[in-house]
Amino acid sequence: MRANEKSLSASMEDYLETIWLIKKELGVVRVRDIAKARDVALPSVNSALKNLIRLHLVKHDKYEFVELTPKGNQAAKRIYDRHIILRRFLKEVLGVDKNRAEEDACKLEHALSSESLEKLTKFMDFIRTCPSELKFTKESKVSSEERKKTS
Amino acid sequence: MRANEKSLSASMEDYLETIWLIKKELGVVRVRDIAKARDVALPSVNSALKNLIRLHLVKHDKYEFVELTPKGNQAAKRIYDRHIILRRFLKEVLGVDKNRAEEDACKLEHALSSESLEKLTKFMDFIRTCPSELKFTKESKVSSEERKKTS
DNA sequence: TAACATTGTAAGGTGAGACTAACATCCTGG
DNA sequence: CCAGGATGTTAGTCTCACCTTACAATGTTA
Repeated sequence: MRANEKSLSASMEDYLETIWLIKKELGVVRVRDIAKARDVALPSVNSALKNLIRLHLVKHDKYEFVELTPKGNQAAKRIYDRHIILRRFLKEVLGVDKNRAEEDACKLEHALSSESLEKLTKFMDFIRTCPSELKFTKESKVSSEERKKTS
Repeated sequence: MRANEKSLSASMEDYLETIWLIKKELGVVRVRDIAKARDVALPSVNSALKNLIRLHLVKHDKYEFVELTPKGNQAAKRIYDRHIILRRFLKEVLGVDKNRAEEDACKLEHALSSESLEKLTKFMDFIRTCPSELKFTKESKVSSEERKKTS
């Protein structure tokens, strides 16, 4: 049952997540919005949708808005939560630059097992409850002074 | 110059890392060893090698041992170091199971920017210098009692 | 030294996920 | 209503990273 979700490729996970975000922000989801958000050509979205439809994760009638099924919605939300935790970890604990944290979270979110995610989530809760001892982020930010651009 | 390295696919990074490990463990590297280590067919290794040769990362004459070039050696080492840090983080900080940590590190190592890696490395040093406050790993292990299998 | 197993290579195919070019539909202004 | 731009779809191609099948080289041993 739950195996369906595990078999989602990184690309398909990204599409799901994107659709979820657009739905949240704009209320409706058009093919063009997905293409723009993911910076791919329109036909790429089309074939991705075929995939997701086959997996019963989205609904889409020709020339209509894209909709997430309840199952798709749940899967997308889970991926997004994962993204948020990772981004927070990178930013708040490691002190990684905002944009870089966003970028890395995008890639990492597909590579982390749910066990590790669970542990990371607990770790983030732990950090929140006793932040006083964690001066690390500050130290890290100091070190960023001597960072040089990768031209 | 440094762009070469960035453009390596996850797959090619894995091959490089594998070659490096075999070299370290066995002294010499045969096509068959690589195939076995990565659990792929022999011809897959062959075409991967063509790629890496084109990128001047390995040397390989027909029917001979595979060798890393200095550049390839450096790249491989860097990937492996990244692997080690991630595995340590997962195991020592998050308290993730040994095997799972190994598995996740394999995937994550391709997704982390060098900035984030650098920060993570510093974080791990930080942890090492003041481990007394970090009881998290223990707590996490306690919480694993109530973990349920995803059947 | 000839037969055989082991190891390596070549040729060609598959599926995912992207692309372009061309066509279809929708919508809005004149 | 119909012309044209915006949007969506189809068809076909490309690359990557894998595969299988078949062939080639190597090297041991009878």
